[in-house]
Order: sequence, then structure tokens, then C-alpha cells
Amino acid sequence: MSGIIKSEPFHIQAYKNIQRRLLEKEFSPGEQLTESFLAKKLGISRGPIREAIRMLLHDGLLVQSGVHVFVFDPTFEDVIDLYSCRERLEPLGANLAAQNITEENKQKLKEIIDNTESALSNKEDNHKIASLNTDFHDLITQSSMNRQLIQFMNLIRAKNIYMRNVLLGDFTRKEKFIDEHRRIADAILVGNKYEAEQAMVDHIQVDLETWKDIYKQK
Amino acid sequence: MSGIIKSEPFHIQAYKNIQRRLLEKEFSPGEQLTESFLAKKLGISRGPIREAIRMLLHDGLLVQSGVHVFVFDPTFEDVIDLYSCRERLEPLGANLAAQNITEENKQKLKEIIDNTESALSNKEDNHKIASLNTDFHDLITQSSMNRQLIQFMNLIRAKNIYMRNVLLGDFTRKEKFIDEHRRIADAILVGNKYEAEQAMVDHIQVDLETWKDIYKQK
DNA sequence: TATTTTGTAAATGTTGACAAAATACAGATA
DNA sequence: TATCTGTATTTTGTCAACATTTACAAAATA
Repeated sequence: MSGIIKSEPFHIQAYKNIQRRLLEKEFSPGEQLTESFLAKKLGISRGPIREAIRMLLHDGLLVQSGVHVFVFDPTFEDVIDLYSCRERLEPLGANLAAQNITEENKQKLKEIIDNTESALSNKEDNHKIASLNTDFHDLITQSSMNRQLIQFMNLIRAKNIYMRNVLLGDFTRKEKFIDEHRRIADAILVGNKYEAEQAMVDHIQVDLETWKDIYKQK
Repeated sequence: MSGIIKSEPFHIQAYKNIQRRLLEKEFSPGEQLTESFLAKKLGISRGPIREAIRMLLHDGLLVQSGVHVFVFDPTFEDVIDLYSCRERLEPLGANLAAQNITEENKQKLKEIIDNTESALSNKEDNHKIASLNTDFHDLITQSSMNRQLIQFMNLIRAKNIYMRNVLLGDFTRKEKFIDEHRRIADAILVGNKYEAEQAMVDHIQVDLETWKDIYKQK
């Protein structure tokens, strides 16, 4: 019959578990993480932990110095580096999405925009709004149908979320971005790749400016 | 004192070893690779092999289907996907290199151009010329001083070399590219970031056209 | 004959034990 | 005081044994 849920292997569980703890700042940036410490904390052996650590090193959420592994301690320069890449890649995603998006994803895109607007007007919590924001960007990347780009954007997104949590904390902007999102979505929905790309460039640049503003006043 | 060479851990050795065998097409695209097969072949246990496999999965040289791992079997669509990303990222590298390159790297850049010219006029072997080509692109990326970009370009380069070996074999172009390289280098050396970026865009587009030509006639 | 069950081989998943290496620290020496 | 050096401790590196999963073939059953 059905319904038999195959549990994930431990190294995948460990990867997600540690990633979540990192995003929730349960570990301090710069802190050393040892295999045995994590193994004991998650109640499994060091083998799967090693694999999870290797994955998080690849994601850039952990960094290696010699043989030891530490929690990534981002600087504002790291934000600039990441956004330089993001500013090139994500507009490519918007461009391709305008050409390749499926009808199903068009529907989803409209829903995300609508849900975001109502969440904003209902003043729902930051977590909900941040989640919708992520969904918006993720859907566009997925709609590009470029597997290489999707892989790169996954790396960028994880690191971006982490750096935002570490460097900005709960500070965030809530009002302006919906207009920018709608401009991007409209362009994609009518298949205007140039406008979609430019709208995404503008959106990312505004986002980085907001980073700078918040970072300055801290 | 000096000269004490610390041998690398097995999983790093295994990573490089398997990567080399993949680039040399010792394994066929689409072939399944098992941990025990590789462990026996390299004469080490499965543990380090597992880690090496995970790294090669991240590089995209191996792919996972269910629990099993196979040698990446690239299509021309994969080339397009990769070049779409490369066309955005590597020109960014040239742009940044024009602003941030050190005097030391300027010297190296000139040397690479000179060596390439003499290698071409002496009709040296393809391997030597391909190596100088890689050095040229790598040096520019390094000179961007953007660590995130360097990481992405490392992924792009490995996959690019692999796909070239698999899909094009020994076919390559030898004459034209030195002029394009010199145009890029000149712009970087005088700090003209716009010209450096555009020259790199043009270079990559010509490269992709060459791919298409060679691929068509096969 | 069709279907289900059982058996078997091959692959990955997981662990704990031990080896090797790096690190921290105390005490000796200049 | 500063530095060297040996030692204890911690951490990563490596392995081999065992467990689990999967796919497929063979056998039993309806």
C-alpha cells in the first residue's frame, strides 16, 4: 500500500538540523564546531556528521581553517561580494523565467504576490513575510529552467539568509519591496525578458542599499 | 627549516585522483561508480571515498540518482546552461580585476600572454596551450579579489573542462583566441573596467559559437 | 498463468575502535 | 622575559565490521 515514509539518511538529517541551528544563530559566528560535539548533540556517530559538515562548508555557512571548522563570521565585505554575484545571476534568472515559465508557475507567481499583499496589509509577522519573499525569488529561479543557475542561486540564497540573520538581525524593510516584486512579476508574466531582468537588477540594488542603511545605523 | 611535506588526507587525494580520471575520460559518462569499486581501485577504505564522491557531486562531475552515483553525462543543453552563467560571472571578474589587480598579478598576466604567443607560434602541443588558456582565465578571476566569485568560477571551470573533453574531445581552436585574450588583458592592465568586461563577454560568446560549430560537424 | 512471497546479492548507511595529527600547556633553559 | 621542548589532551583521519535498503530472481501459491 502507500504511506510508508522512508526516513532520510542521517547525514541529510544532520545537514538540515545543523543548517537550521546556524540560521537560528544557535551557534555563534566564529565558534569552533567539532565533530564529536555535534555528534553528541544530535545523538549520532561522527560519520554522518562529517558529511553534513562538508556540505555546510560547500554552502559557505561553515569555514575551514587548517583542519578545524568554524561557524562563518561574515563581514560586510562578504555581503558586497555575494551581492555582486547575485546582481549578475538573479537577473539572468528573471530573464530566462520570462521566456520559459510554465502556466502552473505563472499561477503560483500570482498567488505569491497576492498572499504577500494581504500579509503586509494584515501586518502579519516578519517570519511569514520573509518566507513569502523567499518563495518569490525561488519560484523565479526555478522557472528559469537553467539547472546550473538554480544550483548557484541555492548557494546564494542560503548564504544571504544567514548573513541577514547575523548582520541585520530582525531589522528588515516591509513596505517598498512589494511594488518592486510586482514590477518583476508583471514583466515575467507578459514575457518581457528585458524589463524582467532590469526590474530584478533594480530590486537587488535597492535591497543592497537597504543593507547599507541598516548596517550604518547599527 | 623547511621542506617537510605534509601528505594530504586520503579524501583530498581521492578527490583529486578521481577528478583527474574523470577529466581524462577514464570513466565513461553515465557509468555507475560504487564506493567499493573506487575504494579498491585507489587502495583505501570507503570512508574517504565517500567524502570525495560528495565533493565531486558538488562539482557536478558526478550526479546522484536515488542512492546511486553516476558519471556526469553532459548534453549540449548543459553547455548552454553553464555558458549562460559563465557569460554573467566571468565578465564581472574581468570588471573587478581591472579595478583590483595587484602589480604582481599584472606581471603574471603579461607573462601568460607572452608565453601563449610563443607557444602558438612554436606550434606546441594542445595540452600546453590549453593549460595557458586556463591560467589566463584563472588569474583574472583571482585578481577580482571577490571570494564568492572565485568559488563560483572554480565550479564553472571544472565543469567546463570536463564537458569540453567529453563533448568535443581534442577538437579545439588555436588561432583566434590570443587576440581576444590580449584585448581583455590590455583593458585590465590600464584599469578600464567597462572595456575589460565587454571584451570578456565577446570572448565567451565567440567561445560558445565555436562549441556550436564543432558540435554541429560531429 | 498470474500474483505474491521469499531469498539472495550488491549497494549504501552507520558505528565504534584505533591511529595520526594538531594543539595546549607546563616546566626547563637561555 | 622569552623561547624552546616534551607531554598530555583534544581533534581529525581511517578502517573494518555490521546494519539496512534495494533490486531482482526464484519459488510458492492462488
